[in-house]
Amino acid sequence: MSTVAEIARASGRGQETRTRILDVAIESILAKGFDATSIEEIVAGSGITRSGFFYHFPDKNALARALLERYLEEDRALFAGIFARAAELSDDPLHRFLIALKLLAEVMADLPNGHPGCIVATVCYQERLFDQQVRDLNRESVLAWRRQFLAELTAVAARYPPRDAVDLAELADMISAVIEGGIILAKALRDPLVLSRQLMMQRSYVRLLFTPTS
Amino acid sequence: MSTVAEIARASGRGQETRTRILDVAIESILAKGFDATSIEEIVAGSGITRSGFFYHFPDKNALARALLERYLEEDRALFAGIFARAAELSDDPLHRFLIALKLLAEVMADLPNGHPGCIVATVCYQERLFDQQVRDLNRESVLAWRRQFLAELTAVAARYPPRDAVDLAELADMISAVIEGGIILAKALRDPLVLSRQLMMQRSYVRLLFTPTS
DNA sequence: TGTACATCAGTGAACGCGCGTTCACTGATGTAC
DNA sequence: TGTACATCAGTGAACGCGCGTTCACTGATGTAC
Repeated sequence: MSTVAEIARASGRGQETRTRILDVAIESILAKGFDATSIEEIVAGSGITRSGFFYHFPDKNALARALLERYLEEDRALFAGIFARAAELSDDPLHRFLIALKLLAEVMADLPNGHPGCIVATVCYQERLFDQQVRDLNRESVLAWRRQFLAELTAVAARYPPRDAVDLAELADMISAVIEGGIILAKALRDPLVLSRQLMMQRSYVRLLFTPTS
Repeated sequence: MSTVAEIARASGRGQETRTRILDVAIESILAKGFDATSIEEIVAGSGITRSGFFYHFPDKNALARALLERYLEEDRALFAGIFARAAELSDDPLHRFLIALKLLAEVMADLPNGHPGCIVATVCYQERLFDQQVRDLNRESVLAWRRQFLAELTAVAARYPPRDAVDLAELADMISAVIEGGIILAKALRDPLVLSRQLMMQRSYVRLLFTPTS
């Protein structure tokens, strides 16, 4: 797959412009929606012309696809980093999970203007604007979160029998749900800290669920 | 406030048309976003002309305001109905709350095509499109949910001391967060039942949190 | 080392289309005397 | 009961504007011989 041309491309001036386009686009799309974000304003913010945009993307839907792909990878890296750090701090799977949730809450609390929003939610609430490929990528994002959380939770449940008969995949999804919901509440209430507080509530549930009755 | 003219208006042909406009608009806005939903398609679906729309609403933002106001009221009525029904079924505040969450999960599971989406989330993810009045209404919606859940949870906590030091307002918000997040996951995964399952997870947390260790 | 050619990363002008909004108007219904 | 007038619930045509996309083009950089 990585031909000489592609490697040259991936490190050249073109790639920088492409990244700038994605950065400008995502900020506007999360605040106004996909349709209301015009190519004109994206290129104005990126320092190129309208036709420069079409050199990088065949059409507007391709931009959405690129945005999702980048987000999917960044997100995976964020969670992987947090679980790796948590693994350094404890050998116990439950403690590790609780540490990870705390770290995640701290990351979310440290975002200067609050969480800017999640592309997955944006795609869900404008799904008719996107082609099947984008919708499939969106689904894949949520399944990736599930896999990541489920792997950790399986280790927890293996050592600590849960005090309630819950499906671990649904519990894994609940982390995603609380994050998505927390972002919305934080935005609506204009209180960025709501998100990290909700993550700490989720942490309380995981702790109660797996901590043995002494 | 209710003059003769207003009463006549509220029951006449105009009110019917207005309701039809709101019905058509919300469906499209939840699936495509506010900007991508054109007045042309709204009036086509409502059986009137473009200028007929402007007889009912001074501009497009007024439509958003009307949509939010209606949603706010419908939502309040739904929750009030569920808590009233739960109160018929049990005298105990904890059991009542658990019954209410179960009833809510059932309502969500019975929606034929899954939950169509929440306007509050739509406004959050397109906030730059709306005026201050709409954004304030959006905030008010979330605060209304908080008040409703908090009133019930306060009664629960008064009888059953929580097993973890949680802020009851944050726990009330968690119900909203899980609903909002559950809607997003259900949409992304194209599995309508995800929402009701997430509500049952939330129910499990409330139960664990308040049930005394026997 | 010099020259020819190819590729990269764009530019600038033009396109047709659909958008939100305005405005002068109209038929049906309701109200006053 | 009849007539005049007001209000309700719209219609139809027109407006200027910004949108996504296309296309022929161009200067700078890279590669082959």
